[in-house]
Parts: sequence; C-alpha cells; structure tokens
Amino acid sequence: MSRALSGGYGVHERTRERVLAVAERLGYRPNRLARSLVTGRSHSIGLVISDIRNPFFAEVARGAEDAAQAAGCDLVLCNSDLDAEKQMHYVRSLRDKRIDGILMNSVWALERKQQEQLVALAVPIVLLTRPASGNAFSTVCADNEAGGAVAARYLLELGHRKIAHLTGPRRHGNLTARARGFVQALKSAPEPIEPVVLHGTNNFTGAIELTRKLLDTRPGITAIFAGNDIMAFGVVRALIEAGRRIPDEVSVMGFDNIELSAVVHPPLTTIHQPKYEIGQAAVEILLRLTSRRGDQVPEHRLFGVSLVERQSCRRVTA
Amino acid sequence: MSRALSGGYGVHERTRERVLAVAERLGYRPNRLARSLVTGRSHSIGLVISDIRNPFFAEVARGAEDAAQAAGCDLVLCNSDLDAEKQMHYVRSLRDKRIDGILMNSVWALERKQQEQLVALAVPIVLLTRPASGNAFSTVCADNEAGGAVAARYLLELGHRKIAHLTGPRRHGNLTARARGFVQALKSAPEPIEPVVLHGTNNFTGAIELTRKLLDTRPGITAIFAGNDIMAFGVVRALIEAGRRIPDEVSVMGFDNIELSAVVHPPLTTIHQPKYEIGQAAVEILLRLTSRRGDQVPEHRLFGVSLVERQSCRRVTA
DNA sequence: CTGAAAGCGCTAACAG
DNA sequence: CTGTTAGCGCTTTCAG
Repeated sequence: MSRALSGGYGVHERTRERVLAVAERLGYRPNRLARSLVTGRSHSIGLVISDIRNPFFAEVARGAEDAAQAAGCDLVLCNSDLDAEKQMHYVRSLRDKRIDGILMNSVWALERKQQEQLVALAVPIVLLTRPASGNAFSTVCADNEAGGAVAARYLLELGHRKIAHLTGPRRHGNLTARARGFVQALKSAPEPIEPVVLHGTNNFTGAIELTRKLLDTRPGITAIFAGNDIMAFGVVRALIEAGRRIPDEVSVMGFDNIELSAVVHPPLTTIHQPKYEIGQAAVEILLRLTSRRGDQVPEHRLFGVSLVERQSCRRVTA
Repeated sequence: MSRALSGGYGVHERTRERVLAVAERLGYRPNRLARSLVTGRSHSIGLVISDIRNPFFAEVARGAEDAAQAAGCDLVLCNSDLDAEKQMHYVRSLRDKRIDGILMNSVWALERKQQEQLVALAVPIVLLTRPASGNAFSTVCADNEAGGAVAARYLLELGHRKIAHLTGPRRHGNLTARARGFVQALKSAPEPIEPVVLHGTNNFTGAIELTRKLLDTRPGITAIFAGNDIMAFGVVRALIEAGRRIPDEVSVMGFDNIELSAVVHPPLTTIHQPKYEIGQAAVEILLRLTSRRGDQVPEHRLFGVSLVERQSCRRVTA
C-alpha cells in the first residue's frame, strides 16, 4: 500500500488506482515524520545566519527558500548573531532533528576546535564564505576581492586620488577580502595610491562615527568606499551633516547592491553581489551533497560581481 | 532510561546520575524525530509570510524566531507571495510534518472556502491581521486604524489642508484600515477635510507612479501620507524628480517605521508599529494554543502604534 | 503481484 | 523505584 502511493513499482495498475482512489476519498495524507524516521531524510534544511533583518541575508534566505521549496524541502531559520555558542547550539539541535543539511554564514574564520566539532557532527554543511584552506566544507560566495578591485578602478577612472575605505572588524572575512582587493588595486595603479583604511563597526552608526573621524583627520578626501551599502548610508548621512555635498564634493560607493541602495537619495553607486543566486546555489549544492551519501567532495562556487553605476559618484574636476 | 534523561520523575537520584553520565560519555543525543512521532509534538512552528525580503516581515520573523527559540522550537520559513494556492500548499505540507502550529499573514480577507479548509486541517493558526468577524483564528496585529488617525491629526496640527493618501489595493486589509482611520479623522476634524485617496501598487515603483499621477491632477497638495514606508520612499523619489523640496514644499509621512526610514534623507516621519513584538506575541499565543489541546479559545492581541517625528514633515507657512 | 511482518528510536503504560 | 513491552506511522523486506 505504501508502494502504491509512492513509487508504484511492482504494483498492478488497477490495484494502484483503487488504492489511490480510496486514499483520495479518505483524505489520506502520509505522516512525513514517520516517513522521515525510517528513511532518515527529513526533507528540511537549516539556515543559520547572523540576522534575517539584514537585507543581505533576507535576499539570500529567499533564494534558499525558493530552491528548497522547489526540491520539496523546508527551510528552518536560525539567527545566530554570529555568536559561536549559539551557532553550535543551532547546528546540534538541527542535527538532532535529523535535518538533511545546514547552510551557514560563519563570517569569521572558524576556530579549529569549532571546525572539528562541526565535522564530528557528520552533517552536510555549506558555508557562505570564501573557501578556507584545510576547510572540509563546501562554500558559496561572491568574489569580494574582485569587487573591491572593481570599486578601486572605478574611482581611479573618475580621477580620484584622495581615497578612503571604511570597513568593519579585521576578522570579518568577507569585508577583509573587499578591503584587500581595493587596496591592492589602488597600490598597483600606474600612479600608485595609498588609501586611508579605517576599521570600525560594520553598520549604519558605525559608519557615521568612522566618517566623522575621517573628516577630522583627512578633510581633503574626495571619495569614500564603504564596506557595504548600509555603511555607505551612514557615510552619506555623516557627510550631509558635515555639509558636504554628494557627489559634488565627495563620491560614495557601497557594496552589496541591496534593494534600498536604489531608493535612497542620492541613489547609491555600488558593487552588485548576486544574493538571491547565492542562496539558491548553496541549497542546490547542499542537496547534491545529501543525495550521494558516500563521497563528500566539497564543492566551491564563486560568484562574479558587477559595478552598478548610480548617482553617488562623480568625476573630480581638478 | 527515558525518564532519567527527560523529566527525572520517579527515579532514584543516583540512578539518574549514572544514566546521565553514561549518556554523556557516549555522546548520546536523542533522536528528536522519533520522539516527535510518539509525542505528537514536533517543537517546530511554521511562519508563512508573503516575502522575507520585505523589511517589515524580516523584523516580525526575528521576533518570532527569538520567541520560538526561547521555547525550544524551530521556525520554518515559507514565502507565499500572498498566493492563496501556495499558502494552502505550505500549510498542508507543514501539517503533514506535524508542525505544532502556524503563523501566517493573510493580508487579504480569507475566502470562506479557504477558511473552512484551514479549520478542517485542525492545526493551530495565528493570523497577522485584525480579527475578522466569524473568524475562528487567533490574531496579532497593530492598530492600523488608530495609526491612520494619528497621522491625520499630526498633519492637521501642522496646518495642512490639501492632503493626499497613497495606498495599495482595496482588498489589502491592513492598508485599508490605515486609510479608513486617516480619512475618518480628517473628515471629523473641526474644519472637515476631504483628502485625495489614490489606490495603486503598494511598493516603491507603485508609489512613484501614484505620486506622478497625483502631481498631475492635484499640483497644490502640501502633504502626502503613504500606506507604508517603502511607498513613502517612492513618494520622496518622485517628488525630488518633480523638483519639489521635502519638507519645505511637501510633507511626507510613512507607516511601519522600518529601520531604513531613519537612514534615508530626509529622515522619514512615520507611524511606528512594534514589528518585533508582534512576531514574539504571535509565537507566544501559538504556543499557548498548542499546549492545552482542548479548548481552542481564539486570542486577539492589538498593539498600539506611535508617531515618530523626523524631518520629512513641516508646518505650512500660510 | 500482493499481504504480512520487522523495525526506524523513542515514550508511555505496565509489571516486577 | 526499575526493567520490559507496546506501539507512534511509515518503509522495506520477506513470504505467499
């Protein structure tokens, strides 16, 4: 009877139809929990991110949910606030529920001990970071370093020479990659430039503080590249407060291309990162990992980024 | 042995400790799936919303997840895009997985047939809408009508007489409540005012179109109340494009107080809605519903709203 | 091709 | 207070 409903292999067609008809009439719906208990697959996957309120993750989550849904899986949402303990708690709890796999953003490099614990849990995991050496997990990520370089070249092309980069803490992997690409590109320009790089808190208010500090020490700056769009919004706010006009006096660039970067005024020039696709791809890789239960060949996917030119940058009029 | 690990009722303390110690040493973790199968409670709840990318829902989701987490439950995320079919599909699928309850935003009144289907599924549901008459579900919602009235009184107080309200489709329950409260308050003012009300699509571009239409037909408008913050951003954009200065020439108000309303320029005056708390409360009610398995007394919770005064509105200088 | 039985890992009810 | 047993509802295997 199970055979009739599911695959229908080795069942007489007429019998099958009869079973199906009765099932239909009785409004029968199989208990997926019971099924999972015996098959060992729960058809649900975990998404452990820092905070769903971050528009970047909301977009990733949507891509992931759509892909999961398409594969008949549920997505369980976990907000870790980047707290290592919370993260491990979630992962363990998900594993206990026999989740099929986990998608997580460990934005800073995993400690070796933590990494070992994760491996020990023997649950497929896809990380939203650059592949780290000696890291056994699959990864999906945008090319942050290349993005930083694109931003640098764009500002150079507009004739900027006094350039600053405002970013988050040093241990934040993705932000650091952006900074590296940016600085590298400026340094290797025909006429090398040494940008000002300020580290702070990677949010709106953090960026406001950084910008104030920057204006104090380097009032002559003509272009600011922020670590992400939200920070760019903070830069814009602080600049307006200081009476600087954008883009006339100072050019501002962001990173991510979240939806609201097109909404603010002035519309923000930024580096686009395919957030939705990252979520999608991560789920697809995860599902592939869970299907073949033997060979755990980690898969890595690096997405390209692109410049989105809006109205927050302008050519310097020397 | 189950007793020792779980409650520990009717077990000798020493025996209990011994069992616990062995469990610890063996790294034993109970299979929550198997437990759920027998207890009938899965300790996970479904969140069926239109789109997690909407900052409003992201905030609600975070509140819900935190509350769920505190109660030892998982939150499974479902994006319905407000598609009735998708919604039913998710609800059924969640029920088949023996989810403990469902939280959903059916932003337009449920059709009677759909409502019956939901009731027939016999799964606890909390709706993120105003309690509808003859509706058997619990609800958690902000007082949209009162919010509309607050907005109206504020604009009146600033001396505005030529006022417009830009909102979404008529069948959108929450938006309609805002409009009703707004119009009602203006009509019942000492010197009654009949505002212009335009219905369109409740998003950024929809608001841009509505604003253009408004400026064509009523160029003398001095204040615009948008159905939500995102729409207000669209209004601001269209106004800037048309060369109108904000708030000097036209005042703009939003609704929701999403995080970015404080970030844009000019900072948006809006009606605050306790989004996080709504998510939290919804989960708490849901959990209460699931605990006592007999009496399904629907519970309703209406949250107050408040004015957040920023810089997008100004007193009219007659 | 179809029916019956074993068992997934747990809890609950039952004896000892 | 402790050990055993009977299912939860399904899939899988094994007889018929």
